[in-house]
Amino acid sequence: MNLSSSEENYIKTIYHLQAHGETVTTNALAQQLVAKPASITDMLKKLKAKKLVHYQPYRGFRLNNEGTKAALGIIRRHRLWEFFLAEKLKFDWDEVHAIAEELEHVSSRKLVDKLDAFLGYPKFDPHGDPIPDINGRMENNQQVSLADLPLHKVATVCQVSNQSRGMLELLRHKHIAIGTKLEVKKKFSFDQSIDVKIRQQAPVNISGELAKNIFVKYDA
Amino acid sequence: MNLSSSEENYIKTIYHLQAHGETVTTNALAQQLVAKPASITDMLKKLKAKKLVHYQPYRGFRLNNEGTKAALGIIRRHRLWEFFLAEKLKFDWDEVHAIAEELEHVSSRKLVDKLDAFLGYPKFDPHGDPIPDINGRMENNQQVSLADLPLHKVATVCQVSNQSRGMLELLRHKHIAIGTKLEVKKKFSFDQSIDVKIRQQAPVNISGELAKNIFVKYDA
DNA sequence: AATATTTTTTAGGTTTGTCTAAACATTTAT
DNA sequence: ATAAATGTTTAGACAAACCTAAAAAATATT
Repeated sequence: MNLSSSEENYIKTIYHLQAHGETVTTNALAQQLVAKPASITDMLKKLKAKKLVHYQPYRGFRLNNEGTKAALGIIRRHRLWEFFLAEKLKFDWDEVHAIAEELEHVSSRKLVDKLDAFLGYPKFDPHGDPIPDINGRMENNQQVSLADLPLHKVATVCQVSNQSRGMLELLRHKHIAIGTKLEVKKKFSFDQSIDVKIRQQAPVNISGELAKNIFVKYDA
Repeated sequence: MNLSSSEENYIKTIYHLQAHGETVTTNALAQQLVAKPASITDMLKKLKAKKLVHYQPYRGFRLNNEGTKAALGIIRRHRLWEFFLAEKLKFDWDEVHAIAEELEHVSSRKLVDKLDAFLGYPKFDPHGDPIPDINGRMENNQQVSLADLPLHKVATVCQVSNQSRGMLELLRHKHIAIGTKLEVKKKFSFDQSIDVKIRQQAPVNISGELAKNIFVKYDA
């Protein structure tokens, strides 16, 4: 199936909007794509004709199997390029999204697969989102060291790799335990220490040494 | 100046067609772009309005300063991506062009410059064509070993790096001298030997050992 | 120089993806 | 249960980039 950039953007956006199971509405998609509802209706007719969405007028829509497969292909390209930009070209993690928006529409299958191999088959992009593999499969959440948790991603502590008295004491003192939800608010490159928000409290500073030994999972 | 992919293709193609100084004709451009002459006229009016070409109806056209600058930017992107595809992703040299045609239209200036740095500021693409630098400057031709001359590129012998009796005898026997124009017709990976066409004659086989010691310059 | 041929342009049409304004469905509130 | 509000679709228009067919200009031929 050969899709225009515009069609790809619709499909990708529908995929994200329906992530939690509901059907997507015309207005929601219009808002997300910064377009008028009338344009959404037009495009949905086209996508329905191409058998990529299930769509009943006035009743909302969702991707069918084909559509989901297409969406995963687009997301795969997007996230592989993001990884490339951050890892190889040294872009900051917050700059990669906009450029990947353009690169994702270059559709050579062979290009994407060779890029994947070149990058070493990464499983997660720089924002911590999972990268679909060649068959569209991806992990649903990742366990990373708190030191590698991107800014503003909510995650849950799931493991500590050092069980020394000192470490556990420190954790207790900072009110961190398995199951604690947290979010990195700031990273200080000078000493790798980070400011972490835990529940509603004011951010707590954690040394790089400690962060490396705390493992978290991204929230669903 | 923000250009559409289509406008970029026109500008790039005009640049190549006018490489030897003449003005370009509607028909020539139509043939090159596989489009109808009427479409060319339409687009040229747009490019004239954007002050990228000098164009008089019925009189042909050429890029002005602005247009040339734009063309060099596009060619820079194209050739850097070609280099990336061949060098990093291990594409064959004959596959890179088609994919670079798509990638070249991703226009982030920062992306191109970071890609350039990542690749080590290469001066020539896998076809031996020079890559414009960040200011649009490029070398005009490259001296390479005949062993590295891509297939079907016409080049002129400019140097031999080994002046032994045996080598010169061999060259004379094969009618090769400084200034001889030649073209590689076939490469045999088994022994690195190559078939070379010299003038109108049937191809001559040259050993890898000999080819390494013959240096050529791409023809303008 | 006049005519034939070729090249280029103009005029009007098509498709894709967008828009506005009006009509129609659905949901919410009285 | 009906009216008001909200959400969605239809109808018609527009710009970009192409097309075909016809007209106009330039070039070539006799």
